[in-house]
Amino acid sequence: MSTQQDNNFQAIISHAKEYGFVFQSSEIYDGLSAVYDYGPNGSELKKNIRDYWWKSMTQLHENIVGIDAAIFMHPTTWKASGHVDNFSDPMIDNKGSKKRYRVDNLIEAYVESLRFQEHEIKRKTIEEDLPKKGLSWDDIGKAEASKIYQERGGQALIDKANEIQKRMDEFLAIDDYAKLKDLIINNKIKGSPDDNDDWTDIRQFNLMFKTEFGAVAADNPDDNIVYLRPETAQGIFVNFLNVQKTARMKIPFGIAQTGKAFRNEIVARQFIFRMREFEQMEMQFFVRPGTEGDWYKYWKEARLQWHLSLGIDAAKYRYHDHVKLAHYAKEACDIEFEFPIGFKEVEGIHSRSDFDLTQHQLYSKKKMQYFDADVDEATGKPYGNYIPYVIETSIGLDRMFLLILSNAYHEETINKEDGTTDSRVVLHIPEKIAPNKLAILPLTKKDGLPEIARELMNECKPYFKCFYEEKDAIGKRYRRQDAIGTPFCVTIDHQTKEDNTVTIRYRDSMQQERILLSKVKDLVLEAVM
RNA sequence: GCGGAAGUAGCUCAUUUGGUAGAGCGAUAGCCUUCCAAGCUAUAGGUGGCCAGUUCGAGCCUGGUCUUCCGCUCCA
Repeated sequence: MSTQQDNNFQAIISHAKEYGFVFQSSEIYDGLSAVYDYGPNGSELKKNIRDYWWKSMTQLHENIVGIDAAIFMHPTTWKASGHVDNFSDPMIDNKGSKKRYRVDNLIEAYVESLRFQEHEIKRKTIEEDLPKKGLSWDDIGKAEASKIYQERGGQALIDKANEIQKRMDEFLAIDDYAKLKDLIINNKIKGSPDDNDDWTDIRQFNLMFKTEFGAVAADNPDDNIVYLRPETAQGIFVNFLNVQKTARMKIPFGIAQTGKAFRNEIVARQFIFRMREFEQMEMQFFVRPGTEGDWYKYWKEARLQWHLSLGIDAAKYRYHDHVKLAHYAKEACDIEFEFPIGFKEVEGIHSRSDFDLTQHQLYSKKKMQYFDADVDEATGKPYGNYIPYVIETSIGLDRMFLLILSNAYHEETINKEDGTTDSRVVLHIPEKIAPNKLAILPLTKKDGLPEIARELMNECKPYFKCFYEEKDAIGKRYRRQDAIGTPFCVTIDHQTKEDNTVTIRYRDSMQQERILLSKVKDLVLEAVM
């Protein structure tokens, strides 16, 4: 990353805070790491991005419907999806060597070493000590061997090994990390010669946040645990048949959803790019097996077109096809954008096969299949029952927000008429999603100008978000609107009273022209729809 | 998680070896009535990230802690 890019990213973060787009969560308490709040302008922009996506999915595609699933889901959901098993290993760090170990691996390695020592004693006793005394295993040597073995501590070693193994299994089963740590310290267990006796506490690096569900404690504490969903997709999969039946959907069809997801990242940085609480915009598209390749191509192209429909430079986008695929995926790619911190993933398109629905069928013991009445030309019969294949498009709303902000942010130098230069900071946010569409500015506070401005305000505000301001010099007000990305400013001046015209000033070009007061609403409406 | 750097008003920064914090911009109110920010007046805003320690006395020294940034690690 170059210094230039560094500075630019810093400038964007500062700008986002200064103009009420993004604040750090709980800032007055020193903040909460990798959690952010959206301010007045930020929440508008975020909502507009979400709406634009939602409309493109559920309004412009007749075969896509939306749902809004709960964040809490039955714990078995995450066993079926594989999220429980994959990321639940307790870890510990040695402060001396700076090495990190899985606790079970560390202790097991020690137990193994004890057993190896015991084995060596046994071997030496039989192969070396007995022959020295002229004895062999098959005669009276047995008793003598047993004696030597005991003296050398063989039995003690094997007892110790078994004891540690037993206690580790016991503590792991109940997640008693304090006792596991004691086990490591008391036995002076080391993973490498560089380790010392100074260990961190044991932590479970599970990406899922846990919480307790219900007021009554179950016999097994695990029964009360629920997770904050680490992805929204499973809410769609478990509702697959509900949606298909009630909305009478026929394959191919999609289910769209936006919502919060939570991941307890070990390291979460880079502003809102990687957060512990974030929002996804997802669509799962259900298709007949065998057609997934074509649909994957379709959505890969369609999703890039959505990005480009916002008028963002195509050169800043690229695909990144996955070479190493997840176990369930047939094909996968990312749509990457050139952020100030380099090309990064903003959206993923995955061909997920029937993995998820099959898993849920397995765990829930409920059929997850669809009856396809369309006739297969090859056989002359309906396709019949099958578990559909799934193409997923998944975009991070917060990343899209950052994308818009990074793409929009410009520090511009302006050549003034008198030959001097000036500068401005402007957000070239696409009109469709700008927080405010129109700023209405009476040139002065007097002479009846505010009254005319208020009338225009009342006319426009049912249709799109407007901003009204009469304080400060007009140039200063223009700059403030530039800084929050308002595409249009209208100024009411004394001439307005004479001929009902106003000055409209365009954010991107800084050009201004006079138009009829009565045309303002339609002009803005046309641009932002 | 590890290593490095940083944290003083909303923002950018001062306060030269320890002696109870200051400016510019911004904000608010008023004046001016102005078509591309930085005219005039006034006001508000800081237990110096937080907690301890050393000291007669700490923004400054020491330790811890929180947060941010950079590099690594981890994760997808």
